[in-house]
Amino acid sequence: MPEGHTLHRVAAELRDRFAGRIVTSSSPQGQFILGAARVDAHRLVDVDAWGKHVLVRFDGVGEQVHVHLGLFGRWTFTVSEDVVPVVGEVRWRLLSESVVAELRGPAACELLSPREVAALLARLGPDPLRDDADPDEAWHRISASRAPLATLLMDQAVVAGIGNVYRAEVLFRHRLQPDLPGRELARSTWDAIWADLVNLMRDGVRSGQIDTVRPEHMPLAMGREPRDDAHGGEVYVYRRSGMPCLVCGTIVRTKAVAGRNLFWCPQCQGADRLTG
DNA sequence: ATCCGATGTCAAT
DNA sequence: TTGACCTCGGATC
Repeated sequence: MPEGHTLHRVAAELRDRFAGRIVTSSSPQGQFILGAARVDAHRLVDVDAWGKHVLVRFDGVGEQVHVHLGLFGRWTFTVSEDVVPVVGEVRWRLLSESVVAELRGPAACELLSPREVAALLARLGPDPLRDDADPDEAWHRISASRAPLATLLMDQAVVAGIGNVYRAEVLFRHRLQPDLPGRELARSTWDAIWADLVNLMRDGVRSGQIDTVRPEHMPLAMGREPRDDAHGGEVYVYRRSGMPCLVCGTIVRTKAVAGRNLFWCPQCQGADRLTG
């Protein structure tokens, strides 16, 4: 679930349902008792997503609530008519009239002072989902780095919001060797990658899933129809190790890069230097 | 009933 | 590079 598109979606839903309203705030699970109490009975002003981080502002409260889902966290929204099974522990619950938002399993749910918010934002690279993002900032880091693209793309200080799926898929879509050093990337290729990320991630916000296989790329020769993967939309390589590449039929490979499983097609993505 | 992996990140080594 | 942390659901016994 949680790459940048998920969090922008969450921010939009929180904004739509709660902005401008007085909310009841609590921490049933207990780990956010003080923070939840601090904003309880205040008016929720607005919600912002920056990469994978969500910040919630309240009227008359100097701090903002910072939420990061990590790998496991999730938000659920329910209205009073909904019948929803009780699952797990709720770190933070927001209630306004008939709407309830519940946060479970986040890596972070905390109050941040304005100074801390500024520090958080300062260490994030441009977010393809924000209109104010400047892809040049990412380019400066990439073009100065010997690190492999597959590592750079996962670095939130380079580009904020990319996760393991977008990383693998965007490398495939641009036929790039995952271990190509950043400094060897052509500027024109970076521009194309950025433009692609903007489109793919906006699409992800719209649909709520990551879907990177476009009809014009579907190889008719494979005789396959697009189908939903267990983890969401149709993808070229993510979690498809051992299966034939949708474009050329070569077996998709996997290897841990930057602590996560990277998936790539050794044929489509250039000379196979990533053999380890 | 139990195991294991997961669209994440940080600190410690 | 590894371990720790957050939690759930699907696979496996």
